[in-house]
Amino acid sequence: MGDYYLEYARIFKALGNPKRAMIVDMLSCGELCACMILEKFEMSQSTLSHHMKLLCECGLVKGREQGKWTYYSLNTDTVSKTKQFFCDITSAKENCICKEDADCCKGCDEND
Amino acid sequence: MGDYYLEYARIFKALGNPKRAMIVDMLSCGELCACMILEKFEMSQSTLSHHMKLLCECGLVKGREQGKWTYYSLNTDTVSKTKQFFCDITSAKENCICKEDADCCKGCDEND
DNA sequence: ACCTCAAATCTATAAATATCGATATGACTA
DNA sequence: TAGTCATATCGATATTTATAGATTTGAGGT
Repeated sequence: MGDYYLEYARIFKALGNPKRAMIVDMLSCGELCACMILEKFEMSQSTLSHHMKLLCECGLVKGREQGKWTYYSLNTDTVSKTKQFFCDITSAKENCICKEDADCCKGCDEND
Repeated sequence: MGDYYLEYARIFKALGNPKRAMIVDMLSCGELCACMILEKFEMSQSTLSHHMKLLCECGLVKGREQGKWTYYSLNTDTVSKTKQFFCDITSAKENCICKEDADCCKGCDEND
């Protein structure tokens, strides 16, 4: 399958938790201190740290350490790339698998 | 937290598996019979059925039954809506949480 | 009616994930 | 340098997910 889908899947998996999706949305207009994010959730500090780690590992979020605090912000390159996934799946492709014939049900298309 | 992020998270969770992300991509230029999809993966029929159920339940994919076969296709409304999530997080918002002050680290911003 | 076959559902299990308390790390501060 | 505080990591546990084999369902064909 290659790494192509794995890379996207990692990003989507990170967004596949409502709290993490909300965190990403919170970061949409600028960077935030971890403590600011923590204030908005009923969540332990260690749990937040775990979520932020996942968001950073998939490339969606960047962490910037400054003294005692860590500031998080979106990685706009990754956001753009991920948005592109949805553009790609709404446009027809060359060599698409849908143009092949399945062995299992030859003539499926003619049944309509 | 409301259902807003939960709804998106369900979609992202569905895409958060490389095989499901690939299936969605396969459906990008038209509908496919389940057997056609199955041919492309090393996966049991029951596992594929499980994946398709998740993709349908979150609204990304529609199933159309015709005789013995089931044809799957993308739900373009959901795809568009999800793409919008990425547009939203790349534009500043009114009343954004980033404009509030955190109690925990007053004066964070002035440290730069 | 019976058989065949595609797909869904059921059951079980191994792997992954979410969560938290406790502890460690590392930066500032008195 | 001892203490405080923000964050990360560790260890444990409950929940969720991926997967496959077995069974069921339902539509066509003979």
